[in-house]
Amino acid sequence: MDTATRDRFHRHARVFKALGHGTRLFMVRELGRGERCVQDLQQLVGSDISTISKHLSVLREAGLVRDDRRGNQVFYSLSAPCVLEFMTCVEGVADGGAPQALLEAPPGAGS
Amino acid sequence: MDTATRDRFHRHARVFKALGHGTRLFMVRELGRGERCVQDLQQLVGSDISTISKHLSVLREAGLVRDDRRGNQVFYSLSAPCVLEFMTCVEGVADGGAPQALLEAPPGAGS
DNA sequence: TGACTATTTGGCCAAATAGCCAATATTGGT
DNA sequence: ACCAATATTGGCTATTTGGCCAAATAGTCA
Repeated sequence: MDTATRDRFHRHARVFKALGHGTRLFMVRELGRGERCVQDLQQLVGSDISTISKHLSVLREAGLVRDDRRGNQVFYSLSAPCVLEFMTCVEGVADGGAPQALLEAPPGAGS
Repeated sequence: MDTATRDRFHRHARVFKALGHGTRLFMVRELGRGERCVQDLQQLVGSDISTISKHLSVLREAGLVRDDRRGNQVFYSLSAPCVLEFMTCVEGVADGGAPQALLEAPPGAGS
């Protein structure tokens, strides 16, 4: 694997890595319902607000969310709603066995 | 966030976490083209074969790949091809983060 | 059985991550 | 200017991760 390819995959992997934490995944889900400010998320999650802020910066640097300061609060929203679509797939994978529905079509089934 | 919810999100996050490494992402991509044995992947990636094996076990435990021993080699294949579908989305996020990137082909996004 | 190949596992260490508290912005109100 | 409210950053520690080497396991073939 050459350097350029490795860099490219590592760059793309950063997005998955950002989603690879329960709290961040929860926040992305929540942001999928609409924008939220930091303390909204803090109350929902329950961790220290600095922890929430750091998680949000991970998501922002991965390009998954955008921030918008209004007054003395910062509202976050999902910048790539497409991530919500594959949550379903991932939940199937995580909950075991379910992804069969997504495997190669069994004989006689449409694509 | 109650314990059950936290557990659920952390369980789902494990799948993303498994994809959150350049080498593993590369291997998933490669497995998307067909099954490969460990040494095939080792040659493609270039790391130590024990490192490859450990990456594969991460993917297997996440439910993303399955292994099939035939003779003295073990063939891995993608058990959830749906992950390939959102690679496009993620590449768009990583390469600019604009939602528009998902509607029109981003420049230089050859597969 | 033993030699050989393919893969996995354990040990070890460097680097990255997550979480909390404290300190520092940044904004709004008085 | 000062203070309160919101959010971010720095510092610190505990835990996890990634990679290599070496050792162990699984299977084939003679």
